[in-house]
Amino acid sequence: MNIGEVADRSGIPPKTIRYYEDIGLIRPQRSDNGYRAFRETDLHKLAFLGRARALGFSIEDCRVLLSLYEDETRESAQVKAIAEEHLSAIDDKIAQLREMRETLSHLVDACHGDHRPDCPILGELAGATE
Amino acid sequence: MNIGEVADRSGIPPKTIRYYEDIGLIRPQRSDNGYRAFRETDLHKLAFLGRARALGFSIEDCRVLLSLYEDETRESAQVKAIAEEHLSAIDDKIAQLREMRETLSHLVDACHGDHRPDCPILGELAGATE
DNA sequence: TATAGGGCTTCCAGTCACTGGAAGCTCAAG
DNA sequence: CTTGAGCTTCCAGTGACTGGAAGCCCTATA
Repeated sequence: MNIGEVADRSGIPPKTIRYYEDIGLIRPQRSDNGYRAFRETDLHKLAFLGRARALGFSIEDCRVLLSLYEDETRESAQVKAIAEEHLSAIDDKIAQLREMRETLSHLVDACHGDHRPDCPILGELAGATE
Repeated sequence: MNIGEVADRSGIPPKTIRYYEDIGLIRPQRSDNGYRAFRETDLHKLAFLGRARALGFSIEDCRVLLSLYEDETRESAQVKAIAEEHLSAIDDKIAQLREMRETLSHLVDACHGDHRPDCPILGELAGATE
């Protein structure tokens, strides 16, 4: 398989696939003409990476997850630990975004949004609250 | 005021303040010795930037917000539009994170997390779902 | 057989918002 | 006069790609 077909079948753009090879996540073979020659296992790995990235795992997490996936002697506790850590990071991010959302939505509601210059959003940013 | 004092009083690190000058968000004067000489208005702007960034506004949003703040003829509708767009971007991000969270927490719950190798998290990443 | 096109290759640069570090100047205290 | 903190500039790195340029390869058609 050439990179185009793999990109279509995995949903990962060619640029990203080359990048993943650069950083050592996959190691496709090469044809005589210099083209990357992907096997089914490469495609499988890329799909794995796509799903892991879609769940928000970092590239470094993905690297470890892939190696665990290929390691017959892994312990599921190792996988779970990574996932739990990531889950708590997601929770932190959600909490932070919710706080922003809260403040911002109050300000947006308070702003009449017309042709006049006075604006509680700018007021808050300028430090009106204290 | 030198940069250290401004950093302390605004809560923004010196490196970041220099960066903000680099990209034209602030324009502190210079003393004869080459040190940046900050006035109260510079401090004020930096505090403004700090609050805007804490609400998640991008640097480019901040640039526009600052210019609106300094523009006596602004219309509050302009500010509100920026804030509303940002709010909806935050909502999108929250929704995306919640989806990740949902999937991931189910998987974490399903994983027994012991010494055995079989793991539904890896199973899902490998494409077991369909 | 020439050529046109699309796909493939590498390499460099840019994104966003900083952050770290090195080399060197300035200033106040002892 | 030295020490050390604080300031300066400049360069490089972060994460995870993404865009673009220059150039090779392959296939199909005229």
